Amino acid sequence: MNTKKISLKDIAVKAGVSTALVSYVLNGKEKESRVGQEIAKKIKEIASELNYQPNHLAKSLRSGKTHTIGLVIADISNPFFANIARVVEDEAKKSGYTVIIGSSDEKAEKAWDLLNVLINRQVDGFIIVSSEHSESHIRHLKERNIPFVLLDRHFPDLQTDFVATNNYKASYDAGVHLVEGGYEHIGLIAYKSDMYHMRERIRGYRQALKDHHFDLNPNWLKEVRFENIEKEVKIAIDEMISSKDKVDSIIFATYGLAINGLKYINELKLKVPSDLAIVSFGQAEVFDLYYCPITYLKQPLEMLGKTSVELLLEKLKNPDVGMKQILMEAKLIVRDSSMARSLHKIS
Amino acid sequence: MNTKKISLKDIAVKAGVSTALVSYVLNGKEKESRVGQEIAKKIKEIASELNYQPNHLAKSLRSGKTHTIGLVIADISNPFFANIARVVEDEAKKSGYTVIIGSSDEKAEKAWDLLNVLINRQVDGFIIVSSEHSESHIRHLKERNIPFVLLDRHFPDLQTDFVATNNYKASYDAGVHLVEGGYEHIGLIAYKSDMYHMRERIRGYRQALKDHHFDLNPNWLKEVRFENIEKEVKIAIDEMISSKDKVDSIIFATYGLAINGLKYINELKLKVPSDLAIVSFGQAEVFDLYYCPITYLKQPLEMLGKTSVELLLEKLKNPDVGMKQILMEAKLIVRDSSMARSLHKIS
DNA sequence: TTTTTTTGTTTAATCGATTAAACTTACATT
DNA sequence: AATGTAAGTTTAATCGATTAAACAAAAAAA
Repeated sequence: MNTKKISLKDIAVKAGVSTALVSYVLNGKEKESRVGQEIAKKIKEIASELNYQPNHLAKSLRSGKTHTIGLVIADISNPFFANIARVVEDEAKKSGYTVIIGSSDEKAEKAWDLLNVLINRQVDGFIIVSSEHSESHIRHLKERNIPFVLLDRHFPDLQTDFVATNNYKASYDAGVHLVEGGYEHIGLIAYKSDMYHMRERIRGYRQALKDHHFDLNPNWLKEVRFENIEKEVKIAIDEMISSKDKVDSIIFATYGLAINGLKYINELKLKVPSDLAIVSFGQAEVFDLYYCPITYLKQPLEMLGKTSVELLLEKLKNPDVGMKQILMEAKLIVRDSSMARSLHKIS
Repeated sequence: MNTKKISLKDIAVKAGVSTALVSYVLNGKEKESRVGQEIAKKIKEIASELNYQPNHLAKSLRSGKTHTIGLVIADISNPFFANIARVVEDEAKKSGYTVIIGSSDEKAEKAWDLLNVLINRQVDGFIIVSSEHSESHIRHLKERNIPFVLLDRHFPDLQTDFVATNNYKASYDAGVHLVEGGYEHIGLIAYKSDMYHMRERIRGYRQALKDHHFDLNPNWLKEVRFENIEKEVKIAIDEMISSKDKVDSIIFATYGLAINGLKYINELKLKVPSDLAIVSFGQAEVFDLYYCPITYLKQPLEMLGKTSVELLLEKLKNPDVGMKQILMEAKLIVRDSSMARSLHKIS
């Protein structure tokens, strides 16, 4: 079983020339390097006959470019990130880039470890969905001149390239939508986090209520910890529906919060939307299949992924290109879960 | 901004020794190579002072090992594969391996391209969820002595390592469960495919009916094409419920089929389980959140992923280790969607 | 004192590909 | 005939790390 890989040298020997010629020919530099016609032809023939495949490691070591990009996300088993990852993979492949994906579990330390592993593997650049408390790490990348683009989340105090959703606007839209549907006690369940994207979602919600002259009942805004999501979502909902000013609708600030929330709402046998209207961030099959299809904010996943790759590749090609900061709009997909109150069936 | 990477040579120069010594010390070979005590200490200090990070490319080129494994799956945005990918990533990381994931979209040609890209990038081995018509490619890998483990799907005619679910048994269990629940017209919607795992799911279903002396009504077994899943699932369901021997229950052979099927069942306003009982392969949040929680076959994702990594790494360490073929059992998680007929509420 | 052994360190080849520079011929120009 | 130019090819350094082999100096054995 001939298992040895074919190298440039093997071809060179077989053709009776030096490896230099082979390299020139196989890289299409026959013209500039004035390689003889017949010899070029011969080399090509031998190469395809032996099914030569260049060794990327050697190429990369020499060139300093691996044509690999690192994608750091929170968790590949979360559909939001899985979808993004797929888009990034496809888009990168179009330009001959390979993607290495790593999950950080929203932990700054894990993310940092990941970045370092990937840096040692000489990835050319990063697309990063950053975690809380990782601002200093991002700053560090910047100082080291390692090319990266932040995706979905960014740090307002840090001048970096990024591609993200306009979370303020999205959340504002959700709030206004519920107000216009006649809901008056609108709650928001978000993560307890200093991350800008989360603060923006909260800010949008607040502004929507303010603009419609609603009081900001502090009991309607719940922030739960990622690490203890299951329990704390339950507590949040319990508190929201048990006070005298109980909510008639809830906005979930992420897909994960919605899943947990809906499970509990099912347990409580609350009916959507008559007992509780729902709007959620994220998109997923669950929202279609729920007995009462869920109104959600559809983020422009394809565009987010695609654009982040484009930005990064542009930066890799020309490191001095200006900084780009791109905000995209989410789209509110209205379904029955936030049906206008006037349309509720009287039970 | 000093952006240059630190190399062995930089340390050597600073310490006033050759690169060989530095290499020995930093690889813990000071003893075997009898490096002087003080010089060893000095080298270590300088290395950590300069925050030296070895260049993996160079290491790999020299050693012929990249500590990278390629994971070829159908689609990372499918939760089944996303979950597997996560397990594989974590398990590989424990042993210092990095995973490169690629999606084949169930297309043999895409999978083949992927394999070749990854081979050129010198991955040490593969974990592969193979596609239809890719048997020849797998055979080719085998002939080239490229280490791999098949995951979730395998080819009975091909002697290879694999880790998979006992699909026959899983499907059989699902069938028996419905029979015992008093269902008499049990349908199966599967993919039209020659893949062994799919044939096994069909065989299990058939055997379950046979063993309980049911006729195999050909109208109850539908095979739909992956490329046209949405339409053909609808047609399949239409046909199954419109004949005079209409089905009272359906087994979906994959998660994707179930999603499409349930959407249509909702459209038709059929009630689960009174109009139609449901059992599905796969696991996902949807099944919990559906108004009538769905009975499903829970595949041992963690074990599948973990074991496939273990097998592969074992093979990488010792290429002459014997072939391993591992079948794991799926577990039927019973929920309301397949409630015994005797318990249905009379409407 | 001479020889052998031990200890400590350097040299140089290697992995596979790239590429500037050097080197041969052959051909053209004066 | 002498010189210049173009065409075609090879040499050798390089990327960064590893490691067998060579080497030198000091210590031990004869």
